[in-house]
Amino acid sequence: MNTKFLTPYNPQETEGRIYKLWEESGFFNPDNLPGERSESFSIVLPPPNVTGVLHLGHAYESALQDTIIRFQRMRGKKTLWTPGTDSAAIATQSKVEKMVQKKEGLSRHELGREKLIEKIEQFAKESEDTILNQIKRMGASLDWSRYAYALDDKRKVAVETAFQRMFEEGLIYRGHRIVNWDPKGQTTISDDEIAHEEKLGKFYYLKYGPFIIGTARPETKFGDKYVVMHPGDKRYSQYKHGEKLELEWINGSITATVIKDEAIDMEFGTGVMTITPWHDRTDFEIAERHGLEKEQIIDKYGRLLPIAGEFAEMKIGEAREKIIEKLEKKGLLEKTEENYVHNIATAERTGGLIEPQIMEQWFVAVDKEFKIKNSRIPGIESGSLTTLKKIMRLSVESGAVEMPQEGFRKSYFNWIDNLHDWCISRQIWFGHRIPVWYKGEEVHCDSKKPNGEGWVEDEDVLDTWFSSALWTFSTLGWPEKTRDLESFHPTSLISPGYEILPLWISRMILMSGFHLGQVPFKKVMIHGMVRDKEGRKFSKSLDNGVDPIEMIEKYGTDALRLGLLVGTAYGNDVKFDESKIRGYKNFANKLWNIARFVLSREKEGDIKKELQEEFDLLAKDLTEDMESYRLHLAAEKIYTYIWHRLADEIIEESKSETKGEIKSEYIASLYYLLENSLKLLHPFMPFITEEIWQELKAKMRALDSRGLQETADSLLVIEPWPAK
RNA sequence: GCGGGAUUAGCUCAGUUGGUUAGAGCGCUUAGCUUACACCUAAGAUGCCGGGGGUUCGAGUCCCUCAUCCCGCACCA
Repeated sequence: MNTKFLTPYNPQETEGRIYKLWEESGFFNPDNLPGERSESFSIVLPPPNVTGVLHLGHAYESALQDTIIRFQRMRGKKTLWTPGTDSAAIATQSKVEKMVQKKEGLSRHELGREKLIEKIEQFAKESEDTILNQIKRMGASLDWSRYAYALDDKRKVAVETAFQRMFEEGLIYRGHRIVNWDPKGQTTISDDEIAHEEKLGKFYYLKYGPFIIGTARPETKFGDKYVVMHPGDKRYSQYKHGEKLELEWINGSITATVIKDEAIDMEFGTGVMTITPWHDRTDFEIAERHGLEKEQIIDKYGRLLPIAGEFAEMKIGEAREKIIEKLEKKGLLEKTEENYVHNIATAERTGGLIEPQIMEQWFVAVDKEFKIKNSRIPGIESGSLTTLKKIMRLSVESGAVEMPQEGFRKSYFNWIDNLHDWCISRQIWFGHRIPVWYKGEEVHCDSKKPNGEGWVEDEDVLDTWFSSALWTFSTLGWPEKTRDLESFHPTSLISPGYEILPLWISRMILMSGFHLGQVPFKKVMIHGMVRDKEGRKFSKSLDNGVDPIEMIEKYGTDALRLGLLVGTAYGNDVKFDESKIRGYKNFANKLWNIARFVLSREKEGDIKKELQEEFDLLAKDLTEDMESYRLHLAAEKIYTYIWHRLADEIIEESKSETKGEIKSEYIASLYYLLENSLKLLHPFMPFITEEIWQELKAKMRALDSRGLQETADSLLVIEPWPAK
């Protein structure tokens, strides 16, 4: 027996070597898998941000998916797990911009587009290596030969093709719409990139002619020449829609027009409001309904425009108090409510205060009808009229995309129903450039500059989720008709965290539905988030971060994986507990010692039937759990079996009265149970099981040379699963 | 406001379709270096399964209700 069994299991010595063995085998690539594999099973890894560092969330996610993919590989499926990274445009650019500002004291405009992009790419490249190596250390059996990066050449072709086809279909349009403008990042962001924070502020009641209006934002009120109330509000029935009133306002006398609209909540405040269509979505919609004028009050940097008169050029924060002072002097301030709780919208990435603005942007029309060419989505026939929203709804409703977690399915529909057109242009530089060219009034959509003089390229880049939405098929070679696409799309499973259900999952369904007439995945299994022991998110400000690599070095990858998986039902949050990881490290050592005990004897005799039957029952039960994604139960069952049945009972019974001997009738059984337990445990603890397996095989070979036992050397990775 | 989830042992959590004495890890108590393993072994303590009501032969599991907590989404001027 190998002398390494004389010391406790050493993951540090083992894991790198075993991972290399796997990589060299090529078995992570489905093309190299042995045997007849008619059925495919594929997953795409939710691509982590290139600039990120592995955190426990990634560790948990990769442990889950790796366990599933290893199980399916052993079950004889043609398994593909595709790795990739995302550029996360806004997050990455703002990070590098900060670094440049700090180091060189230059803003992005001073540095220039090309140089900034160069720096970002350099930075991205460096962090890419870090995160990929960290993912490998988790034991992830990803097919690295199919690695994709959101901004690489193949993905660029996919993005441009997708844009062009949707443009030609009229589903991508350019228009003036109210968008979420981030004055700090100098870009628009999507609704999903906004974080709402509760803040205490003041709420003012102002005299607006005969009315009292409430506002938390007096600085937007300069342009307010419409006063709106509910048509059914009896208090104001004397005022008619369209009626004009002369009244005194901030900078003198104005003419106000009465508008009646049902969007007004009669219960709120006085039931009367003035509107600022340029800087508020609800107001914008009211203005659109009645064909009202819209005026810009605040510029792109959060400063007041000349319309504000004496307040022009001021930042909104400082203007607010001054405007109130003036109103008070003029006797227009009715009262001030202190401690008013209002929700402030901030940009998740930059922390900037969102200022809605009307801007010309590119949008994906989600409610516009178009004729779908080929559809394999149940309920949508090829050649019929449909909308992107219908694709999103029917894909899930029909069960073509299974979302077995009831709660998440409901919130998916809830989200779809409230969906607006998706703004896809971003005023930053890092990302896929919008493939559109302008010449005067002419607009041309193509990746290449059109012939002729005077064409100017669109300055903006696409929302990072536009390229992410193509991920399931852009990683398989689309728009080319590849064999991969044929074999592995729709993918079998997607397993992201719940925070990107709307951002990513629904948009993949949209894109795949439009471009392929197909769903992007057959099943969605949302997993929970890893939190600290108190249930809080990991964050820099709380300084409660746990570095998975540190855990790996302390306890080994196998222990970390099991510690994250056991006791966590799919979809529930994981509260991270280091003592649990330590417990599974002890388990790894236990298994190590079982192997040591068994391997110290030569295999002989027959397998005990009742032990075999008992094990087969366990294997069957565990397989059902695996197939139903009850990984936490499967993991716990094999754990309990190995420790409390195999070690505590069967091995104890097998000990002979003679010191250091095993009853001969047990030996074959112990070999059988060890071998097959290793198989059942392998998806969860790949390293130690493979390591012991290799020893087992080496011993067999030794026997083989004496002509006593036939066997083949192989990797546990591709061993057949011990149950039907 | 709309929607989702949680409440089980001191702590962190399991408990799939309702079915015999409710489980795991860590922690705790006691005894043991027993020749695979002290990263261990053996024995043990600890639970009106949030409160109340209901369905059922039978409920931690299904229904209603109350309470507390958490999380999404939307938003009020």
